[in-house]
Amino acid sequence: MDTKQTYKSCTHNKQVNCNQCQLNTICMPVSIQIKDLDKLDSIIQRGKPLHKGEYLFHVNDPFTSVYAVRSGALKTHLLSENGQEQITGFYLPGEVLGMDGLGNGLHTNSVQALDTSSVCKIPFDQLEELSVKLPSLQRHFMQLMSREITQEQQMIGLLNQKNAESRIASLLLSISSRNKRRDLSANSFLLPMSRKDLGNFLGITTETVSRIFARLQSRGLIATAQKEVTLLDIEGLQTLAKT
Amino acid sequence: MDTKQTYKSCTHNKQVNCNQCQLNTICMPVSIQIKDLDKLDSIIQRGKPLHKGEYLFHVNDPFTSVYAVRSGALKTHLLSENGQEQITGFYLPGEVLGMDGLGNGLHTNSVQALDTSSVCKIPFDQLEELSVKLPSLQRHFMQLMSREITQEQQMIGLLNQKNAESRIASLLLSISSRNKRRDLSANSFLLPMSRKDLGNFLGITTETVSRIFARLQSRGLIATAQKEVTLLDIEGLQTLAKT
DNA sequence: CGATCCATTGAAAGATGTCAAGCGTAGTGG
DNA sequence: CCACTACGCTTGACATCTTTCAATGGATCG
Repeated sequence: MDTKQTYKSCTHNKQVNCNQCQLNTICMPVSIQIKDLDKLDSIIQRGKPLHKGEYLFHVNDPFTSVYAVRSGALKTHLLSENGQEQITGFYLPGEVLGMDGLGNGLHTNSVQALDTSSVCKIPFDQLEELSVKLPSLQRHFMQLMSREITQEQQMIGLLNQKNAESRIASLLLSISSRNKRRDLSANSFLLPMSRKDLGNFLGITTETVSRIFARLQSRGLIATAQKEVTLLDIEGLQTLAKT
Repeated sequence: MDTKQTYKSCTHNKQVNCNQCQLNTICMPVSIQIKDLDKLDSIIQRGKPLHKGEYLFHVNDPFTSVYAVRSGALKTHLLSENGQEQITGFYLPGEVLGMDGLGNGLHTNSVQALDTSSVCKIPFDQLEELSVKLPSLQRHFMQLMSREITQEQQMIGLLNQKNAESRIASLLLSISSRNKRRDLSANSFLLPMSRKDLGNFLGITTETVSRIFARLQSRGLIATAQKEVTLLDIEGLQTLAKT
């Protein structure tokens, strides 16, 4: 059984616990001992999967929990002042979201499934309690938040300094490396989001996204077939991404 | 003695502790009791002021502490992949920075004084220790990080959806409201950063910054004299900021 | 099978960037 | 104290990129 298979079976088994989950080295710290992982496991709630388009929570919902993505993909988005939707992130399996609500007790984002997705719900008050007993858990959780900050700062850099072409290249490489981390193919994958979402996130219009995809394809850097993308020249893309 | 004066005297007195600090309701939670504030105070280190251009820490420096700005102003910046400086934030008195290093133990930003500035250094290991005894402190610290995430998401929205004019308007209003929080004038203030830094942060060139300032001035929305900015029509600016 | 949404492509317009020159200000050293 | 220099800021003309508007084709889902 290859890792992909293992992962797939994990997807549909709601009962799998943290110890057995293929993703635990991503979403939870290596530093947590197995017996501690059991404790963590005991507070985690696993609900039924979200269907495409369904919401995990909405802006201004009271913050109660953080969530680890188990399968599928989700987008977080908020309404900016002018009433436009602004996508703030895409979340793939093993990644943790929901920390936005901790600031003032209300979520600042809405979270919507891009595809059928399942998540582990981790009630924050219990996590906090457990953190007192497990200092490494507290540290890990803060590290997750810190990395989120760093990621978003890099996003700001991307938006400020890169043209549309290198934004797309960067995003494709980001998805690629996140897939690799999960032992999936780094070269060929399904983009979970629409061109529109992609453009919204990267700050360019759908039309431009489309044109860039066509351009990259004509140059032999990628191949596309609807949602499927194959990276044909990763080095070339990396060069592009560095504008 | 007006608040501005009080604040100014605070600036030059290195000995002032958290209890006496005019900024403690900003950088520290209201929820911390006075006696607890004493404990926090005891771990805080106060160094000599940084001069303009000096660094508080550099990218890849080991993470040891977080810092509360006491006076002056600082910018955080990182080198993006293409080797360009990217400013990721401006920090004014009462604001806390340095959480970027928590993720993997190394700072992902450099921090540089925009003007003579003093900061309180809060060693993180001691803060963590203290957090175990003071759950409200731990919670507050996570809230600071969460708000940082939210702020940066809003920044992403700004960069994605707003033109140069409303970016500038948004930044001016942001500085204004942060001044107000410190009981300084919300209408008239000195911009601590250069046009170049401002443009770098907002993702526009110095020339465009200059042109927009001229345009806003000709429309009677602001008045400028070098670093000094007066907001003449805050409502007008707010309308602009909403694209 | 139709309806709807999503994606693609073209042509024109608009915004910002680039290049270049000139001006003001602040700081330096005589 | 003044003059000089360096740097930051401003302004103009032009180039470039992306958006906007519009039309068409294709996929998906009831």
